[in-house]
Amino acid sequence: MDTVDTRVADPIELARRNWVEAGWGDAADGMAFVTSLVRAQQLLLGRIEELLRPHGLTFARFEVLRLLAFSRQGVLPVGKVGERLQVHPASVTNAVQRLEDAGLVVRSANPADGRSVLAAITPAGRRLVEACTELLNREVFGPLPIDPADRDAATAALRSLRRGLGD
Amino acid sequence: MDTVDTRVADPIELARRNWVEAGWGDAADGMAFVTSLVRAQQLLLGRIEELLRPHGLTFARFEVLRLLAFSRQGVLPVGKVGERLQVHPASVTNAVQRLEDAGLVVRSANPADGRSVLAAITPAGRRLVEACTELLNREVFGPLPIDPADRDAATAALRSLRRGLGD
DNA sequence: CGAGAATACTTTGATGTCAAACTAATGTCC
DNA sequence: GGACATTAGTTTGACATCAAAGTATTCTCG
Repeated sequence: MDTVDTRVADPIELARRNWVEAGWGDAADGMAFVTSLVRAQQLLLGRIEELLRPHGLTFARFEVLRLLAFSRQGVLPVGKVGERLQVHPASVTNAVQRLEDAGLVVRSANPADGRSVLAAITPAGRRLVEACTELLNREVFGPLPIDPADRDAATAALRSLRRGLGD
Repeated sequence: MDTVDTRVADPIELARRNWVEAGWGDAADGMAFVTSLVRAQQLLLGRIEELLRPHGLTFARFEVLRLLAFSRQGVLPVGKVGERLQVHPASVTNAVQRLEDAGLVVRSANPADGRSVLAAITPAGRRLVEACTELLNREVFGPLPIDPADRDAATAALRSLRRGLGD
């Protein structure tokens, strides 16, 4: 029997079918792609947050710490942080504030520009971010359940997509 | 000249280099992939929300309306909604509450199960979701700036990734 | 040099998400 | 049949994000 197996179960495939049946065939694959992206991101971020939570970090704060740890002096204007991580200034303020409360970062006025605020990672911040980076590498980034060739092809495709979206 | 062009500018490529230089080469491509995913999702969702905002919808609420409109009677238990959209029950409660406040949905007790709550799309809800779907198809899902073959390959890769992550 | 524009953040308010606790109704099992 | 587990939602609290408004500082020009 070559019947079409109807045990779809995948909500995204179901949605795609609905799109086609509604006469939106020309947008169905785009919708399926976007939905897949959203869902995969959700799963990965969920896993990451779950791993970081016991360490008192969120992914947003981890990224800030990670960026500071990579920077030459462990210090950056918070504006630069937002720029590099591509997040809203208000989000940076929020993250840095909480990191400072946790003693992982220290803020200070930028002597070179009175409008600017510098964020500096503390020794405790460095220790924590190193441990968390290794944790994420070991548990998430390294063993991603995807074929490496597919992964890299997707990364490339996403890069051009990002460009096309004005990134 | 076959010099390696250093005008990277892409924050993700910068991060990948940092990863490799730190000795995490085995996780660098996974990190780059995850980061690309997160960023692309962010850009797409941002564009979608921007388009829906004038209509008083968010993507979360749009998805609920869309699902109800596709359902046989335009009615579903809110639990089913969360299951199909794969969102937390609390998020469904929140979305349905706001949709109801906007007159796009009506809630009622499920006669078949006293614990369950039914959400039904209203005529106004149908009109709005049709208009918004066509808007998103025309502005986002249809003209996605990505090669169709790459897009579909990525969708397939993401699907297996989702499975591998327990979706 | 002084007014107005631009820049760098912070604050506030609205939204969304998830975890955990709580309520109510249904099921299961001696 | 009644105690206990399970299921369906809601509520509450902690966080994150973005838009918009507010504050302070620096830049630009006539």
